[in-house]
Amino acid sequence: MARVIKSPEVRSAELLDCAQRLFFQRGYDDTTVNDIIREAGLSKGAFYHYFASKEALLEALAARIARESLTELEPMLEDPSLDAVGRLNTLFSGSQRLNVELAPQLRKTFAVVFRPENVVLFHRIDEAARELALPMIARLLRKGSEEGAFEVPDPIAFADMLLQIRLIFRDVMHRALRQAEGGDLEEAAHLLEERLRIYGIAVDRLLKLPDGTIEAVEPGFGRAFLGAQS
Amino acid sequence: MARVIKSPEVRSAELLDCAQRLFFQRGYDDTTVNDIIREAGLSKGAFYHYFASKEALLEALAARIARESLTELEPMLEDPSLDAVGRLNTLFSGSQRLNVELAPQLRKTFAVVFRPENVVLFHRIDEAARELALPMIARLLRKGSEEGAFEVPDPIAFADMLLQIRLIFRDVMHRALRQAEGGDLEEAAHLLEERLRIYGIAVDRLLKLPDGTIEAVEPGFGRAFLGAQS
DNA sequence: ATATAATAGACCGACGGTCGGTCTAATGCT
DNA sequence: AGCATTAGACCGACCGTCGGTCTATTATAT
Repeated sequence: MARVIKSPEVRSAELLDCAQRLFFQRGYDDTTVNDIIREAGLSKGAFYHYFASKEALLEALAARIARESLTELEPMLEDPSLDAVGRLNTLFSGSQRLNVELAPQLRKTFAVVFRPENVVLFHRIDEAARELALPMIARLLRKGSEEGAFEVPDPIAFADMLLQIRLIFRDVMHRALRQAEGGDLEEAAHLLEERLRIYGIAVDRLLKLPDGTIEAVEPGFGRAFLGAQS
Repeated sequence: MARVIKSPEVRSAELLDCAQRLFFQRGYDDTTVNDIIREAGLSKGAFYHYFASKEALLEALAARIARESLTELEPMLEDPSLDAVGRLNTLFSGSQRLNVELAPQLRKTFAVVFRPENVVLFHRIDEAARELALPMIARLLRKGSEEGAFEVPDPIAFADMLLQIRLIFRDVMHRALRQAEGGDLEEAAHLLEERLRIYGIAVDRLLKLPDGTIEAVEPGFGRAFLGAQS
Protein backbone atom coordinates (compact mmCIF):
# COMPACT_ATOMS: atom_id res chain seq x y z
CA MET A 1 0.00 0.00 0.00
CA ALA A 2 1.18 3.49 -0.75
CA ARG A 3 2.69 5.14 2.26
CA VAL A 4 0.91 8.33 3.20
CA ILE A 5 1.94 10.44 6.14
CA LYS A 6 -0.47 12.59 8.02
CA SER A 7 -0.45 14.42 11.30
CA PRO A 8 -1.48 12.33 14.29
CA GLU A 9 -4.52 14.51 14.92
CA VAL A 10 -5.83 14.01 11.41
CA ARG A 11 -5.09 10.30 11.44
CA SER A 12 -6.72 9.52 14.73
CA ALA A 13 -9.71 11.68 13.81
CA GLU A 14 -10.04 9.77 10.54
CA LEU A 15 -9.80 6.50 12.39
CA LEU A 16 -12.50 7.64 14.78
CA ASP A 17 -14.67 8.81 11.87
CA CYS A 18 -14.39 5.48 10.13
CA ALA A 19 -14.98 3.56 13.30
CA GLN A 20 -18.04 5.60 14.11
CA ARG A 21 -19.51 5.09 10.66
CA LEU A 22 -18.85 1.36 10.72
CA PHE A 23 -19.89 0.79 14.33
CA PHE A 24 -23.13 2.66 13.70
CA GLN A 25 -23.74 0.69 10.53
CA ARG A 26 -22.90 -2.84 11.60
CA GLY A 27 -22.28 -2.69 15.34
CA TYR A 28 -19.06 -3.10 17.28
CA ASP A 29 -18.58 -6.84 17.17
CA ASP A 30 -19.36 -7.11 13.48
CA THR A 31 -16.82 -4.47 12.59
CA THR A 32 -13.30 -5.83 12.41
CA VAL A 33 -10.10 -3.90 12.79
CA ASN A 34 -9.37 -4.91 9.22
CA ASP A 35 -12.62 -3.28 8.09
CA ILE A 36 -11.61 -0.08 9.79
CA ILE A 37 -8.11 0.10 8.38
CA ARG A 38 -9.36 -0.78 4.90
CA GLU A 39 -11.78 2.15 4.97
CA ALA A 40 -9.30 4.47 6.62
CA GLY A 41 -6.60 3.43 4.18
CA LEU A 42 -3.78 2.45 6.48
CA SER A 43 -2.11 -0.60 7.86
CA LYS A 44 -2.57 -2.77 10.90
CA GLY A 45 0.67 -1.47 12.31
CA ALA A 46 -0.41 2.11 11.93
CA PHE A 47 -3.71 1.39 13.61
CA TYR A 48 -2.02 -0.10 16.64
CA HIS A 49 0.36 2.81 16.66
CA TYR A 50 -2.63 5.02 17.48
CA PHE A 51 -4.79 2.78 19.60
CA ALA A 52 -3.68 0.13 22.02
CA SER A 53 -6.63 -2.09 21.15
CA LYS A 54 -9.97 -2.17 19.40
CA GLU A 55 -11.47 -1.61 22.81
CA ALA A 56 -9.36 1.51 23.34
CA LEU A 57 -10.65 2.85 20.04
CA LEU A 58 -14.21 2.34 21.25
CA GLU A 59 -13.49 4.24 24.42
CA ALA A 60 -11.94 7.13 22.58
CA LEU A 61 -14.91 7.19 20.24
CA ALA A 62 -17.39 7.12 23.11
CA ALA A 63 -15.58 10.00 24.76
CA ARG A 64 -15.66 12.03 21.57
CA ILE A 65 -19.33 11.41 20.96
CA ALA A 66 -20.20 12.25 24.56
CA ARG A 67 -18.18 15.45 24.41
CA GLU A 68 -19.79 16.56 21.17
CA SER A 69 -23.31 15.79 22.33
CA LEU A 70 -22.95 17.55 25.62
CA THR A 71 -21.42 20.60 24.03
CA GLU A 72 -24.67 21.00 22.14
CA LEU A 73 -26.85 20.55 25.19
CA GLU A 74 -24.82 22.41 27.79
CA PRO A 75 -25.93 25.95 26.84
CA MET A 76 -29.54 24.97 27.48
CA LEU A 77 -28.69 23.82 30.97
CA GLU A 78 -26.90 27.04 31.77
CA ASP A 79 -29.19 29.59 30.11
CA PRO A 80 -29.11 32.48 32.60
CA SER A 81 -32.39 33.95 31.35
CA LEU A 82 -34.32 30.95 32.63
CA ASP A 83 -35.15 29.45 35.98
CA ALA A 84 -34.44 25.82 36.77
CA VAL A 85 -37.75 24.49 35.46
CA GLY A 86 -37.34 26.53 32.32
CA ARG A 87 -33.91 25.10 31.75
CA LEU A 88 -35.13 21.57 32.09
CA ASN A 89 -37.94 22.24 29.66
CA THR A 90 -35.52 23.88 27.26
CA LEU A 91 -33.31 20.83 27.52
CA PHE A 92 -36.14 18.52 26.57
CA SER A 93 -37.52 20.64 23.76
CA GLY A 94 -34.03 21.37 22.49
CA SER A 95 -33.00 17.78 22.34
CA GLN A 96 -36.24 16.93 20.61
CA ARG A 97 -35.61 19.63 18.03
CA LEU A 98 -32.15 18.16 17.43
CA ASN A 99 -33.61 14.70 17.08
CA VAL A 100 -36.12 15.80 14.48
CA GLU A 101 -33.49 17.74 12.54
CA LEU A 102 -31.25 14.73 12.32
CA ALA A 103 -34.06 12.21 12.22
CA PRO A 104 -33.15 10.26 9.06
CA GLN A 105 -29.58 9.67 10.18
CA LEU A 106 -30.45 9.17 13.84
CA ARG A 107 -33.10 6.61 13.07
CA LYS A 108 -30.60 4.45 11.25
CA THR A 109 -28.06 4.80 14.02
CA PHE A 110 -30.58 4.10 16.78
CA ALA A 111 -31.84 1.04 14.96
CA VAL A 112 -28.36 -0.43 15.15
CA VAL A 113 -27.07 0.89 18.47
CA PHE A 114 -30.20 -0.02 20.40
CA ARG A 115 -30.14 -3.62 19.26
CA PRO A 116 -29.56 -5.99 22.16
CA GLU A 117 -26.40 -7.45 20.64
CA ASN A 118 -24.89 -3.96 20.60
CA VAL A 119 -25.18 -3.22 24.31
CA VAL A 120 -21.46 -2.78 24.61
CA LEU A 121 -21.40 0.00 22.06
CA PHE A 122 -24.44 1.63 23.59
CA HIS A 123 -23.21 1.29 27.11
CA ARG A 124 -19.78 2.75 26.47
CA ILE A 125 -21.25 5.83 24.87
CA ASP A 126 -23.83 6.22 27.59
CA GLU A 127 -21.24 5.83 30.30
CA ALA A 128 -19.07 8.55 28.80
CA ALA A 129 -22.03 10.86 28.31
CA ARG A 130 -23.26 10.22 31.80
CA GLU A 131 -19.96 11.08 33.37
CA LEU A 132 -20.03 14.46 31.68
CA ALA A 133 -23.72 15.09 32.25
CA LEU A 134 -23.92 14.09 35.89
CA PRO A 135 -22.25 17.17 37.38
CA MET A 136 -24.20 19.45 35.07
CA ILE A 137 -27.55 18.00 36.03
CA ALA A 138 -26.56 17.87 39.67
CA ARG A 139 -25.67 21.56 39.56
CA LEU A 140 -29.00 22.36 37.93
CA LEU A 141 -30.84 20.40 40.60
CA ARG A 142 -28.95 22.10 43.39
CA LYS A 143 -29.64 25.48 41.88
CA GLY A 144 -33.33 24.69 41.43
CA SER A 145 -33.44 23.42 44.97
CA GLU A 146 -31.90 26.58 46.35
CA GLU A 147 -34.30 28.67 44.30
CA GLY A 148 -37.12 26.70 45.86
CA ALA A 149 -38.30 25.32 42.53
CA PHE A 150 -37.50 21.69 43.33
CA GLU A 151 -37.19 19.71 46.46
CA VAL A 152 -34.17 17.50 46.04
CA PRO A 153 -32.47 15.98 49.08
CA ASP A 154 -29.32 14.83 47.25
CA PRO A 155 -28.64 16.50 43.90
CA ILE A 156 -26.00 14.02 42.80
CA ALA A 157 -28.04 10.96 43.66
CA PHE A 158 -31.11 12.46 42.02
CA ALA A 159 -29.17 13.46 38.92
CA ASP A 160 -27.93 9.92 38.78
CA MET A 161 -31.44 8.53 38.94
CA LEU A 162 -32.71 11.01 36.38
CA LEU A 163 -29.98 9.96 33.99
CA GLN A 164 -30.68 6.32 34.68
CA ILE A 165 -34.40 6.51 34.17
CA ARG A 166 -34.06 8.05 30.74
CA LEU A 167 -32.51 4.81 29.54
CA ILE A 168 -35.94 3.22 29.25
CA PHE A 169 -35.96 5.00 25.91
CA ARG A 170 -33.34 2.67 24.56
CA ASP A 171 -35.95 -0.05 24.55
CA VAL A 172 -38.95 2.17 23.88
CA MET A 173 -37.27 3.84 20.92
CA HIS A 174 -36.11 0.52 19.59
CA ARG A 175 -39.63 -0.86 19.69
CA ALA A 176 -41.08 2.29 18.18
CA LEU A 177 -38.60 2.20 15.33
CA ARG A 178 -39.36 -1.42 14.57
CA GLN A 179 -43.06 -0.77 14.67
CA ALA A 180 -42.77 2.28 12.44
CA GLU A 181 -40.66 0.33 10.01
CA GLY A 182 -43.34 -2.35 10.03
CA GLY A 183 -45.79 0.23 8.75
CA ASP A 184 -47.65 1.22 11.89
CA LEU A 185 -46.40 4.75 12.23
CA GLU A 186 -49.45 5.95 14.15
CA GLU A 187 -49.12 3.34 16.85
CA ALA A 188 -45.37 3.79 17.08
CA ALA A 189 -45.65 7.56 17.39
CA HIS A 190 -48.30 7.15 20.04
CA LEU A 191 -46.18 4.73 22.08
CA LEU A 192 -43.21 7.07 21.95
CA GLU A 193 -45.15 10.19 22.87
CA GLU A 194 -47.09 8.49 25.63
CA ARG A 195 -43.92 7.18 27.18
CA LEU A 196 -42.31 10.59 26.95
CA ARG A 197 -45.34 12.12 28.63
CA ILE A 198 -45.18 9.60 31.46
CA TYR A 199 -41.46 10.20 31.71
CA GLY A 200 -42.17 13.89 32.14
CA ILE A 201 -44.55 13.07 34.97
CA ALA A 202 -41.90 10.90 36.57
CA VAL A 203 -39.46 13.81 36.47
CA ASP A 204 -42.09 16.10 37.96
CA ARG A 205 -42.70 13.74 40.79
CA LEU A 206 -39.06 13.11 41.53
CA LEU A 207 -38.52 16.85 41.81
CA LYS A 208 -41.79 17.39 43.71
CA LEU A 209 -43.29 19.48 40.96
CA PRO A 210 -46.97 19.27 40.07
CA ASP A 211 -47.65 16.63 37.41
CA GLY A 212 -47.37 18.25 33.99
CA THR A 213 -44.84 20.93 34.88
CA ILE A 214 -42.07 19.36 32.88
CA GLU A 215 -42.92 19.08 29.22
CA ALA A 216 -40.94 16.13 28.00
CA VAL A 217 -42.89 15.85 24.73
CA GLU A 218 -43.77 18.39 22.14
CA PRO A 219 -47.06 17.43 20.52
CA GLY A 220 -46.41 15.67 17.23
CA PHE A 221 -42.84 14.74 18.09
CA GLY A 222 -43.44 11.05 17.54
CA ARG A 223 -44.66 11.48 13.98
CA ALA A 224 -42.09 14.17 13.27
CA PHE A 225 -39.21 11.96 14.31
CA LEU A 226 -40.41 8.58 13.13
CA GLY A 227 -41.94 9.84 9.90
CA ALA A 228 -39.35 12.40 8.80
CA GLN A 229 -38.35 11.80 5.21
CA SER A 230 -34.81 10.78 4.45
CA MET B 1 -11.95 -39.03 26.76
CA ALA B 2 -14.21 -41.64 28.27
CA ARG B 3 -17.62 -41.52 26.83
CA VAL B 4 -20.23 -40.73 29.44
CA ILE B 5 -23.90 -40.63 28.74
CA LYS B 6 -26.29 -38.60 30.76
CA SER B 7 -29.84 -37.45 30.36
CA PRO B 8 -30.23 -34.20 28.46
CA GLU B 9 -31.70 -32.43 31.47
CA VAL B 10 -28.75 -33.32 33.65
CA ARG B 11 -26.26 -32.44 30.96
CA SER B 12 -27.65 -29.06 30.11
CA ALA B 13 -28.07 -28.27 33.79
CA GLU B 14 -24.44 -29.19 34.38
CA LEU B 15 -23.38 -27.05 31.47
CA LEU B 16 -25.36 -24.15 32.87
CA ASP B 17 -23.87 -24.71 36.32
CA CYS B 18 -20.34 -24.64 34.97
CA ALA B 19 -21.02 -21.68 32.78
CA GLN B 20 -22.53 -19.77 35.68
CA ARG B 21 -19.60 -20.53 37.93
CA LEU B 22 -17.07 -19.54 35.29
CA PHE B 23 -18.91 -16.49 34.01
CA PHE B 24 -19.31 -15.24 37.56
CA GLN B 25 -15.64 -15.88 38.25
CA ARG B 26 -13.97 -14.52 35.13
CA GLY B 27 -16.69 -12.86 33.11
CA TYR B 28 -18.26 -13.90 29.83
CA ASP B 29 -15.59 -12.91 27.34
CA ASP B 30 -12.78 -14.37 29.39
CA THR B 31 -14.49 -17.71 29.66
CA THR B 32 -13.99 -19.84 26.57
CA VAL B 33 -16.16 -22.68 25.40
CA ASN B 34 -13.14 -24.90 25.95
CA ASP B 35 -12.99 -23.81 29.58
CA ILE B 36 -16.62 -24.75 30.02
CA ILE B 37 -16.41 -28.18 28.44
CA ARG B 38 -13.21 -28.94 30.31
CA GLU B 39 -14.92 -28.24 33.64
CA ALA B 40 -18.11 -29.94 32.63
CA GLY B 41 -16.15 -32.91 31.33
CA LEU B 42 -17.52 -33.28 27.84
CA SER B 43 -16.60 -32.58 24.28
CA LYS B 44 -17.09 -29.72 21.89
CA GLY B 45 -19.49 -31.80 19.89
CA ALA B 46 -21.63 -32.51 22.94
CA PHE B 47 -21.64 -28.87 23.89
CA TYR B 48 -22.89 -27.77 20.51
CA HIS B 49 -25.42 -30.54 20.62
CA TYR B 50 -27.07 -28.77 23.55
CA PHE B 51 -26.49 -25.12 22.71
CA ALA B 52 -26.40 -23.54 19.30
CA SER B 53 -23.73 -21.06 20.37
CA LYS B 54 -21.93 -19.61 23.35
CA GLU B 55 -24.40 -16.76 23.09
CA ALA B 56 -27.33 -19.17 23.29
CA LEU B 57 -25.83 -20.64 26.44
CA LEU B 58 -25.67 -17.18 27.95
CA GLU B 59 -29.31 -16.57 27.15
CA ALA B 60 -30.39 -19.85 28.66
CA LEU B 61 -28.34 -19.08 31.74
CA ALA B 62 -29.81 -15.61 32.04
CA ALA B 63 -33.30 -17.06 31.75
CA ARG B 64 -32.58 -19.63 34.45
CA ILE B 65 -31.11 -17.09 36.83
CA ALA B 66 -34.01 -14.72 36.26
CA ARG B 67 -36.54 -17.49 36.82
CA GLU B 68 -34.89 -18.64 40.03
CA SER B 69 -34.53 -15.15 41.44
CA LEU B 70 -38.07 -14.18 40.71
CA THR B 71 -39.45 -17.37 42.16
CA GLU B 72 -37.93 -16.28 45.44
CA LEU B 73 -39.30 -12.78 45.26
CA GLU B 74 -42.72 -13.44 43.79
CA PRO B 75 -44.44 -14.56 47.03
CA MET B 76 -43.59 -11.23 48.63
CA LEU B 77 -45.23 -9.37 45.76
CA GLU B 78 -48.40 -11.42 46.06
CA ASP B 79 -48.72 -11.75 49.83
CA PRO B 80 -52.49 -11.48 50.34
CA SER B 81 -52.15 -10.40 53.96
CA LEU B 82 -50.56 -7.11 52.96
CA ASP B 83 -51.61 -3.99 51.13
CA ALA B 84 -49.65 -2.65 48.19
CA VAL B 85 -47.28 -0.53 50.23
CA GLY B 86 -46.67 -3.42 52.59
CA ARG B 87 -45.83 -5.69 49.69
CA LEU B 88 -43.31 -3.24 48.30
CA ASN B 89 -41.69 -2.89 51.70
CA THR B 90 -41.63 -6.66 52.09
CA LEU B 91 -39.99 -6.93 48.72
CA PHE B 92 -37.23 -4.56 49.73
CA SER B 93 -36.63 -6.02 53.17
CA GLY B 94 -36.88 -9.54 51.79
CA SER B 95 -34.34 -8.99 49.07
CA GLN B 96 -32.04 -7.35 51.57
CA ARG B 97 -32.34 -10.32 53.88
CA LEU B 98 -31.45 -12.58 50.95
CA ASN B 99 -28.50 -10.41 50.09
CA VAL B 100 -27.13 -10.55 53.60
CA GLU B 101 -27.62 -14.29 53.84
CA LEU B 102 -25.69 -14.88 50.66
CA ALA B 103 -23.34 -11.95 51.16
CA PRO B 104 -19.96 -13.68 50.84
CA GLN B 105 -20.87 -15.37 47.58
CA LEU B 106 -22.86 -12.43 46.22
CA ARG B 107 -20.07 -9.98 46.86
CA LYS B 108 -17.69 -12.00 44.73
CA THR B 109 -20.23 -12.35 41.99
CA PHE B 110 -21.18 -8.68 42.01
CA ALA B 111 -17.55 -7.65 41.92
CA VAL B 112 -17.20 -9.47 38.62
CA VAL B 113 -20.60 -8.99 37.01
CA PHE B 114 -20.74 -5.27 37.71
CA ARG B 115 -17.39 -4.62 36.09
CA PRO B 116 -17.74 -2.44 33.01
CA GLU B 117 -16.20 -5.04 30.72
CA ASN B 118 -18.92 -7.47 31.73
CA VAL B 119 -21.89 -5.37 30.67
CA VAL B 120 -23.04 -8.03 28.29
CA LEU B 121 -23.33 -10.62 31.02
CA PHE B 122 -25.02 -8.18 33.35
CA HIS B 123 -27.35 -6.89 30.72
CA ARG B 124 -28.54 -10.30 29.55
CA ILE B 125 -29.43 -11.34 33.07
CA ASP B 126 -31.12 -8.05 33.80
CA GLU B 127 -33.10 -8.20 30.58
CA ALA B 128 -34.39 -11.66 31.39
CA ALA B 129 -35.24 -10.70 34.97
CA ARG B 130 -36.94 -7.57 33.83
CA GLU B 131 -39.15 -9.35 31.40
CA LEU B 132 -40.43 -11.57 34.16
CA ALA B 133 -40.65 -8.84 36.77
CA LEU B 134 -42.37 -6.20 34.66
CA PRO B 135 -45.85 -7.73 34.65
CA MET B 136 -45.61 -8.54 38.35
CA ILE B 137 -44.64 -5.03 39.33
CA ALA B 138 -47.20 -3.57 36.95
CA ARG B 139 -49.91 -5.69 38.54
CA LEU B 140 -48.85 -4.55 41.98
CA LEU B 141 -48.94 -0.93 40.89
CA ARG B 142 -52.36 -1.34 39.33
CA LYS B 143 -53.65 -3.01 42.44
CA GLY B 144 -52.20 -0.33 44.68
CA SER B 145 -53.63 2.30 42.41
CA GLU B 146 -57.09 0.78 42.59
CA GLU B 147 -56.81 0.52 46.35
CA GLY B 148 -56.00 4.19 46.42
CA ALA B 149 -52.56 3.64 47.91
CA PHE B 150 -50.62 4.90 44.90
CA GLU B 151 -51.35 7.29 42.11
CA VAL B 152 -49.97 5.72 38.97
CA PRO B 153 -51.23 6.85 35.58
CA ASP B 154 -49.69 3.97 33.61
CA PRO B 155 -48.72 0.90 35.63
CA ILE B 156 -46.63 -0.69 32.89
CA ALA B 157 -44.68 2.46 32.11
CA PHE B 158 -44.15 3.12 35.80
CA ALA B 159 -43.10 -0.43 36.49
CA ASP B 160 -40.65 -0.06 33.63
CA MET B 161 -39.19 3.10 35.15
CA LEU B 162 -39.02 1.56 38.61
CA LEU B 163 -37.10 -1.38 37.22
CA GLN B 164 -34.83 0.92 35.26
CA ILE B 165 -34.02 3.23 38.12
CA ARG B 166 -32.87 0.38 40.35
CA LEU B 167 -29.99 -0.17 37.94
CA ILE B 168 -28.10 2.73 39.48
CA PHE B 169 -27.10 0.12 42.03
CA ARG B 170 -24.94 -1.65 39.52
CA ASP B 171 -22.55 1.28 39.71
CA VAL B 172 -23.20 2.18 43.35
CA MET B 173 -22.68 -1.38 44.52
CA HIS B 174 -19.58 -1.70 42.40
CA ARG B 175 -18.11 1.40 43.95
CA ALA B 176 -19.09 0.37 47.46
CA LEU B 177 -17.53 -3.05 46.96
CA ARG B 178 -14.29 -1.57 45.75
CA GLN B 179 -14.19 0.89 48.59
CA ALA B 180 -14.92 -1.78 51.18
CA GLU B 181 -12.22 -3.95 49.70
CA GLY B 182 -9.88 -0.99 49.94
CA GLY B 183 -10.48 -0.98 53.69
CA ASP B 184 -12.98 1.81 54.09
CA LEU B 185 -15.95 -0.23 55.16
CA GLU B 186 -17.62 2.61 57.04
CA GLU B 187 -17.63 4.95 54.08
CA ALA B 188 -18.73 2.21 51.69
CA ALA B 189 -21.60 1.15 53.94
CA HIS B 190 -22.67 4.74 54.30
CA LEU B 191 -22.63 5.33 50.54
CA LEU B 192 -24.72 2.24 49.95
CA GLU B 193 -27.27 2.95 52.64
CA GLU B 194 -27.59 6.60 51.73
CA ARG B 195 -28.21 5.73 48.13
CA LEU B 196 -30.78 3.14 49.10
CA ARG B 197 -32.50 5.68 51.31
CA ILE B 198 -32.64 8.18 48.46
CA TYR B 199 -33.84 5.43 46.16
CA GLY B 200 -36.69 4.76 48.58
CA ILE B 201 -37.62 8.43 48.44
CA ALA B 202 -37.57 8.30 44.67
CA VAL B 203 -40.00 5.39 44.74
CA ASP B 204 -42.21 7.25 47.20
CA ARG B 205 -42.33 10.24 44.96
CA LEU B 206 -42.97 8.31 41.79
CA LEU B 207 -45.94 6.63 43.46
CA LYS B 208 -47.07 9.87 45.13
CA LEU B 209 -46.45 8.53 48.60
CA PRO B 210 -45.11 10.74 51.36
CA ASP B 211 -41.31 10.72 51.52
CA GLY B 212 -40.21 7.91 53.80
CA THR B 213 -43.16 5.57 53.24
CA ILE B 214 -41.12 3.02 51.35
CA GLU B 215 -38.31 1.63 53.43
CA ALA B 216 -35.68 0.64 50.94
CA VAL B 217 -32.95 0.24 53.57
CA GLU B 218 -32.89 -1.62 56.80
CA PRO B 219 -30.57 0.17 59.20
CA GLY B 220 -27.19 -1.50 59.23
CA PHE B 221 -27.68 -3.23 55.89
CA GLY B 222 -24.56 -1.69 54.41
CA ARG B 223 -22.27 -3.04 57.08
CA ALA B 224 -24.14 -6.33 57.24
CA PHE B 225 -23.72 -6.94 53.54
CA LEU B 226 -20.30 -5.48 52.93
CA GLY B 227 -18.78 -6.74 56.14
CA ALA B 228 -20.30 -10.23 56.40
CA GLN B 229 -17.60 -12.81 56.99
CA SER B 230 -16.94 -15.37 54.33
C1' DA C 1 -31.40 -54.58 12.96
C1' DT C 2 -31.71 -50.07 12.19
C1' DA C 3 -32.51 -45.46 13.09
C1' DT C 4 -31.63 -41.77 16.09
C1' DA C 5 -29.62 -39.26 19.80
C1' DA C 6 -25.39 -38.36 22.15
C1' DT C 7 -20.52 -37.87 22.26
C1' DA C 8 -15.76 -37.32 20.75
C1' DG C 9 -12.14 -34.47 19.10
C1' DA C 10 -9.60 -33.09 14.87
C1' DC C 11 -10.12 -29.36 12.26
C1' DC C 12 -11.25 -24.64 10.19
C1' DG C 13 -11.39 -19.70 9.27
C1' DA C 14 -11.58 -15.31 11.22
C1' DC C 15 -10.19 -12.32 14.40
C1' DG C 16 -7.40 -9.23 17.51
C1' DG C 17 -2.98 -8.35 18.25
C1' DT C 18 2.51 -8.50 17.61
C1' DC C 19 6.79 -7.76 15.60
C1' DG C 20 10.72 -6.67 12.86
C1' DG C 21 11.60 -3.55 9.89
C1' DT C 22 10.99 0.62 6.38
C1' DC C 23 10.37 5.26 5.15
C1' DT C 24 10.16 10.31 5.92
C1' DA C 25 10.80 14.60 7.79
C1' DA C 26 12.60 17.29 11.20
C1' DT C 27 16.70 18.27 14.00
C1' DG C 28 21.49 18.68 15.14
C1' DC C 29 26.17 19.07 13.65
C1' DT C 30 30.08 20.44 10.92
C1' DA D 1 24.48 24.31 2.85
C1' DG D 2 25.12 19.48 3.24
C1' DC D 3 25.28 15.37 5.80
C1' DA D 4 24.20 12.35 9.87
C1' DT D 5 21.02 11.18 13.27
C1' DT D 6 16.78 10.30 15.23
C1' DA D 7 11.74 10.08 16.30
C1' DG D 8 7.92 8.14 15.11
C1' DA D 9 4.48 7.21 11.36
C1' DC D 10 3.71 3.36 8.78
C1' DC D 11 3.80 -1.44 6.68
C1' DG D 12 2.10 -6.24 6.36
C1' DA D 13 3.46 -11.02 7.26
C1' DC D 14 2.70 -13.63 10.95
C1' DC D 15 0.83 -15.74 15.40
C1' DG D 16 -2.20 -17.63 18.95
C1' DT D 17 -6.83 -18.02 20.29
C1' DC D 18 -11.38 -18.65 19.90
C1' DG D 19 -16.07 -19.86 18.39
C1' DG D 20 -17.86 -22.98 15.60
C1' DT D 21 -18.10 -27.22 12.11
C1' DC D 22 -17.68 -31.81 10.59
C1' DT D 23 -17.13 -36.66 10.44
C1' DA D 24 -16.77 -40.68 12.91
C1' DT D 25 -18.21 -43.50 16.60
C1' DT D 26 -20.92 -45.27 20.38
C1' DA D 27 -25.12 -45.91 23.03
C1' DT D 28 -30.20 -46.34 23.18
C1' DA D 29 -34.81 -47.13 21.68
C1' DT D 30 -37.98 -49.38 18.74
